Amino acid sequence: MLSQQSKYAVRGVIYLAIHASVNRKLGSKEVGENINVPIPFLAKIFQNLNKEKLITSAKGPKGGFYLNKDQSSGSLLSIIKCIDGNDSFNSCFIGLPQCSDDNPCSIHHLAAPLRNTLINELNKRSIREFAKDTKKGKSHIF
Amino acid sequence: MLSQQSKYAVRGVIYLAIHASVNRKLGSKEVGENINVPIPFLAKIFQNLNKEKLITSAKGPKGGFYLNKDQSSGSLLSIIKCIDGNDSFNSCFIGLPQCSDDNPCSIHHLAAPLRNTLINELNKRSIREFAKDTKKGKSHIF
DNA sequence: CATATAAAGGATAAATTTATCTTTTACCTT
DNA sequence: AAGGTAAAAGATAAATTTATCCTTTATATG
Repeated sequence: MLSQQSKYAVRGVIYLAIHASVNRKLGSKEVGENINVPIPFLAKIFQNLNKEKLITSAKGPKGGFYLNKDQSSGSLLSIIKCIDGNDSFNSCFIGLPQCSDDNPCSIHHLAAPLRNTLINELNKRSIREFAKDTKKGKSHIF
Repeated sequence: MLSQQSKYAVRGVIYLAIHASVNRKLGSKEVGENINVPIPFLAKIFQNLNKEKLITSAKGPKGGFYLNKDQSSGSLLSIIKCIDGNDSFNSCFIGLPQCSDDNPCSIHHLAAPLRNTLINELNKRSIREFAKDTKKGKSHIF
């Protein structure tokens, strides 16, 4: 469903939401080590997320990555879409090029509603919300 | 979510359920051409499904593949599991090695129920049922 | 201003998945 | 039994995804 990259992205972003801020920017190294993600790979991912302004980066000493207020109000769906593309998530469960409510594949009516629920939830809940639960120890990202 | 292979497998098996029988075995060639799947790749997939007795094969003239009664009463989940492995479907949404109801990842409570619903449906409904809908023109596999 | 730090950018390598090809084996038909 | 048909098996190739490395650019700080 999600590529390895967007899995790493989701975890990395939640980590940033919890631990980073303007005054405490984090390097790919620190994040990667803490969530157990290959550091240069995570660096690339963060680079792409920054390009789309989904996270903030700063070069130089005391530089690193963090989420500003707007960004932590954003959705995990936008993170996933940024990495995997817009319709990776919408694409047919069994890979048909043409599959919709009107012209469904054999399992569309089964899979589509569930997928839509997931998309909606990942869209309407903020990164901050997910981070809060994780911070409270209700869930984890490593 | 599903690998390309199991997507092809699902479509191929439904095609067999609709069009093949003991008296009308179908070759990979005919199936592949009709559902638009690379023929030698589909042949490999069928070979594996046959090894696990999820479909039936016969060599020689008038040979080919089909589903016997038992097999068409089986589930799409067993097809998917045969190809992708047992827990490809159960694995954590964001790739954590340890993730369960007791020790959830940040989005487990969101994703797991939906995934479980899907698994249950793919498990309890027979291949024949899916095939029937497709045969009636209610859905398609190409 | 010099220096050290950390991200950006671009090239490359490794691993996995997808796809193909060739030879062997089985077996129906005549 | 001989010939042709179709799957099984195994090797190989192509494509994609995952991961790493090296050089350049920006910038805080002394």
